[in-house]
Amino acid sequence: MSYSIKQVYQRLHKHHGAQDWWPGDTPFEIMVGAILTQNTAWSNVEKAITNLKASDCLDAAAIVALQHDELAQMLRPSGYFNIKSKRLQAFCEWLLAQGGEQSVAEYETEAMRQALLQVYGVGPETADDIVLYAFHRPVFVIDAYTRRIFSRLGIISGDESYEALRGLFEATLKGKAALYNEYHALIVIHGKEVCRVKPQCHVCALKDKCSYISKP
DNA sequence: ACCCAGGGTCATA
DNA sequence: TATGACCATGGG
Repeated sequence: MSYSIKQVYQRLHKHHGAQDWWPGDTPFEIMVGAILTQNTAWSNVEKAITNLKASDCLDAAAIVALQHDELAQMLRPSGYFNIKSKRLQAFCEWLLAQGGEQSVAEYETEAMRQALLQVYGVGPETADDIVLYAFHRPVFVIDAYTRRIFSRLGIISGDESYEALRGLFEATLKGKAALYNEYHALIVIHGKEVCRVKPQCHVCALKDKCSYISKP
């Protein structure tokens, strides 16, 4: 007998505590982080954001004004720096064209997602990171950890579409933004601290023996 | 020395 | 629509 989606949340929260995500002081920093962390360890993203801050460039207008190569060098530690330089500038161009964060905040949630998905370099997960963590809207973010954990728990097959999984989690939890915020954060923290660092973690592999999830 | 990270785009069939 | 190549640094 495996745990339900709700029960997994209870256990993650009990063992890891409140995460109070996303790391970042401002909505804009959160959005930048969402793009830079694509398929990249967060520790590397922090170095790139530090570079941007040091050059006083953590600002849409400043980023757009930079030369591509100049920005790429600041993003270097976060990997894929040429592509991310292009993506980050495309995103900042879009943000400025929208009229800034305040204007984006006027979108209804689904319209906001769709608008973000049109931006070069912004896919479903990045869009939902922004919608949830920068704008506090109730969308459940699906990432590789989510697929890994819940497929190993036997709750999903793992090859469902992004939208199918988002629909499943949102329909099951019927939660508010604060719950989705916390749950996704817990999944990532658990994935980082347990699933990868401790390969013997049994949330994923041996369910009933995981010291973080399965023991009461 | 190898593996893979809090993905997304693009070309090809 | 469904795969595969590609992007690239840094920590384990």
